[in-house]
Amino acid sequence: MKTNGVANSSGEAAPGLPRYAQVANDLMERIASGEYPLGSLLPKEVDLSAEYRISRHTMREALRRLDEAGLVSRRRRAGTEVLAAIPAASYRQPINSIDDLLQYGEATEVRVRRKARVKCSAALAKMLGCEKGREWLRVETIRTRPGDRRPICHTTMYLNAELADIDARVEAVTGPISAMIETIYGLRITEIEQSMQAVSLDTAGARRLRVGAGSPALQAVRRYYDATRRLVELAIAVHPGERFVYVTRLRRQ
Amino acid sequence: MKTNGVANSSGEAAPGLPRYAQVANDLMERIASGEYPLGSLLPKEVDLSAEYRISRHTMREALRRLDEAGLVSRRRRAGTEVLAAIPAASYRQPINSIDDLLQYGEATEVRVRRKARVKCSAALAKMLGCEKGREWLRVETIRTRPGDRRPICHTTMYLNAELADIDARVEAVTGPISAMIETIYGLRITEIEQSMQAVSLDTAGARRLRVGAGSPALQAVRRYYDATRRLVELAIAVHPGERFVYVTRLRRQ
DNA sequence: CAACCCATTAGGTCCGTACATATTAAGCGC
DNA sequence: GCGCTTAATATGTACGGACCTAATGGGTTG
Repeated sequence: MKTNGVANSSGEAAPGLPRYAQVANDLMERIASGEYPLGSLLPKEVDLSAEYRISRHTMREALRRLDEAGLVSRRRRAGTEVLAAIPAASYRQPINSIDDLLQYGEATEVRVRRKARVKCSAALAKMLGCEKGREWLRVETIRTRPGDRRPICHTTMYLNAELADIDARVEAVTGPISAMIETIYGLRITEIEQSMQAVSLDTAGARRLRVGAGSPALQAVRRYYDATRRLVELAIAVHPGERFVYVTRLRRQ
Repeated sequence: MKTNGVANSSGEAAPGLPRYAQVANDLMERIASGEYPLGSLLPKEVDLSAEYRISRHTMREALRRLDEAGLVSRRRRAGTEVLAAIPAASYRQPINSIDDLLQYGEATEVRVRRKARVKCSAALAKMLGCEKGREWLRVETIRTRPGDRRPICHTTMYLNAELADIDARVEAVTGPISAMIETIYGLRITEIEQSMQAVSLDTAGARRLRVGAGSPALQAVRRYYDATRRLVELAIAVHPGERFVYVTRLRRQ
């Protein structure tokens, strides 16, 4: 019950660590051990700080750690609830912008190749999750690296045709279309789903990317959703296998 | 210079917000406006808290917010450096385990196909980042879905041959090899780098995956590093294009 | 001029207190 | 018992002070 002088319950403390970190670690062990089961409430801050003989301030710093680790959730008056027993060894891929997702180095050039309003066929309607016959704006772009005429990407995008002036705006865009839509139309994209697959290029696709027919390509289908899970944009990007590598770097938290 | 009574520099404050949040927002605006350019240092905590007429404690809470938003970095004695001008609208892909990275549904079966100790050729040494002639354990596995004999993945792994008993252990493994290495040998993998590319299968590769020669495939090269950036494991996974889709789901934070 | 030492500095860690506020639980009238 | 009001309560916000420690930058020495 932690009535001993300065040391915490786990015998001797890690000497170098700050007090709040020691307490946080000790609490994590106690949670992992089952002393505070999932869904139960931790003692209140005042009691815990008394138990560990530290100020409430320091205890809050320790609890903040548990909170950040996702082990507990804290609500005013309600108390500190145990959410998980072990700090899920989670890796994290920091994606700070749409650019990190698309991964076209710094300087690439985009050119709009084709642009047309299309009415959904049955197949397209299924892909876009809308009813058949609904109108969308289809835009095709080619992306190249400066000084190299061979494209690194051919993208087919489907945009909501009801957005005012959208036809003209896509021409003027330099950065990602999704970012433009957010700022111009005041939408907020909250979720992106990307599925990647290796495909074999047909004759037309191969010619667009300037590679031999049947060449392997990386096809990325990206769906952009707003807060209400409405599809804002669909993009199908096709990258020649030999000129594009998709790199993910994960760091353990 | 913020000599006015209680309000902050942006005229009137957001009334409902706590003081530290108001100050954090104000600082964000000042950074965005260019008052504190990228790479410059913010005034020290004591000065800032005097400027805003708040305690250092409250100012630290505000600065903590900027830190969490990735706008500044704080180092002892060095000061608070401006890292970014705008709070990058960051998306996040929660990857909670190696399984999330590999993405083989729940139930897949692994079979070790070949296993051999190999000495690095020049090409392999470069790939593994070691000197030529160094010994590694090469393991090849085939992964299938139950009830379907056609493989969804062929993996070639290179493991440190000096790990005791490693040859026998890889046979017994059911889950990811990297997780086994962590628990058995007490290593801690802190970083994983994955690069994906579309390739065309050669005759041997096609036969292994039971598809036609020249078929497109998704090749994922994964490098597992420990805290000292030492390569622990290298895995080359090849997925048939038609039987494997790699899905990434990003949620705005 | 490099290597080393050392005082300074600015963030990091703690302490103690007080009041605010969201939420729950108790109390009350109908 | 139901709905409302009200009091109790645990976390949130904010103040103030004190000391610690890692970096830094400058000065000294070889």
